[in-house]
Amino acid sequence: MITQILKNFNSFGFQYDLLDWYYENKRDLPWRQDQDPYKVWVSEIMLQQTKVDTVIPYFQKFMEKFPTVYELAKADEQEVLKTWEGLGYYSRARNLQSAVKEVVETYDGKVPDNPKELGSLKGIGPYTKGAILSIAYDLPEPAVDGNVMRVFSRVFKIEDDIAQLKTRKKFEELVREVISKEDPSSFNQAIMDLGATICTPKSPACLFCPVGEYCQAFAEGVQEELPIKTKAKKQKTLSYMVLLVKNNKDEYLIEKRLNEGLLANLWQFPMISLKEVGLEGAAEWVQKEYGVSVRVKDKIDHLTHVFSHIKWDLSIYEAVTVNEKVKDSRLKFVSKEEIEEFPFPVSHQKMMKFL
DNA sequence: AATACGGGGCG
DNA sequence: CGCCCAGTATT
Repeated sequence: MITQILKNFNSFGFQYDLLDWYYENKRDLPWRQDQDPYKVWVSEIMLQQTKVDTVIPYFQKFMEKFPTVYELAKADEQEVLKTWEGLGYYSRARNLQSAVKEVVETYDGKVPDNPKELGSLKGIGPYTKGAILSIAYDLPEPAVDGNVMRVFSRVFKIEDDIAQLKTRKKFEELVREVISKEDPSSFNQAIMDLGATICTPKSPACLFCPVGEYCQAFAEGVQEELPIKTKAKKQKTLSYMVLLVKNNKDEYLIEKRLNEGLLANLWQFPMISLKEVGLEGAAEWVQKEYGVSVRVKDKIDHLTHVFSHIKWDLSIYEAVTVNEKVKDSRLKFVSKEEIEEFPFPVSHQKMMKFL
């Protein structure tokens, strides 16, 4: 299988030309200042499904607030989420803190340098495990992400569907064979830089590619057709009414979301599912659900928000309290200024201009 | 093997 | 509007 793919492939030449290019052209990124395993770890978690440019300011702020595993381990989860606010995939933040606590308690604050212990930490999957072991600890471990699969699917003209789990394993096998044993850290990062700047999804710059001469797809002119990836199905739409409830002290009603599932433990303005309740029953439902009597006023705005798997259709309404006895501990009345302290999803940040 | 889980940028 | 991005956990 793998041996067939590697037949006639010049691994040493490939490594040499790739690394030679990388040493001259590597991007100057905040998490590349040193090999601190904690920094590598945080950056890798943030970079999951997220562009470098998006991550940079978050990484800076995160490191100022939580410079080592010890600060993060003892931090308040809400503060961690606040630092993560807007970055998305919030379970990454919660899992990271949970794992860091384990590192402090079980490994005396030292990030494990072996696959078994590292891979057992929450939020560290096959990719992140390999990334930390190679980048921070110079071990020749594969770190196969979207970039790596794109680059190598083109280099070896591999036509397997990269959306399949087993395809990633195939690429891991492949990388184990071709990775530089002298500088696996640079090798893995070089592939990622190559994928981000030259071997891009659309219109790859093959004429500038340092390893173009090794690329089978380029040789046959089919680089644009690879990698093969089955497309995701389209999102379902969920419609909600969102209430901006103000009391007579000019405070607004906010609610903490459940500790699991979508946007877990973030805060929001009360949302009412229009599928289950309907526009007319809203006030009654709020009374029953939250124990707060409200009078719904005018509709202010309408917006949609797209997630990876669903789409929210939100109708924003102004509302006032008639009787504000809050019995539910998930609920709070807070001033416009106090709202800043709570982590909110982007969809609800968009509504704050109406407060 | 399929699905849940964010948000932004680009053509 | 669909696609892509330094993926992981759960079912």
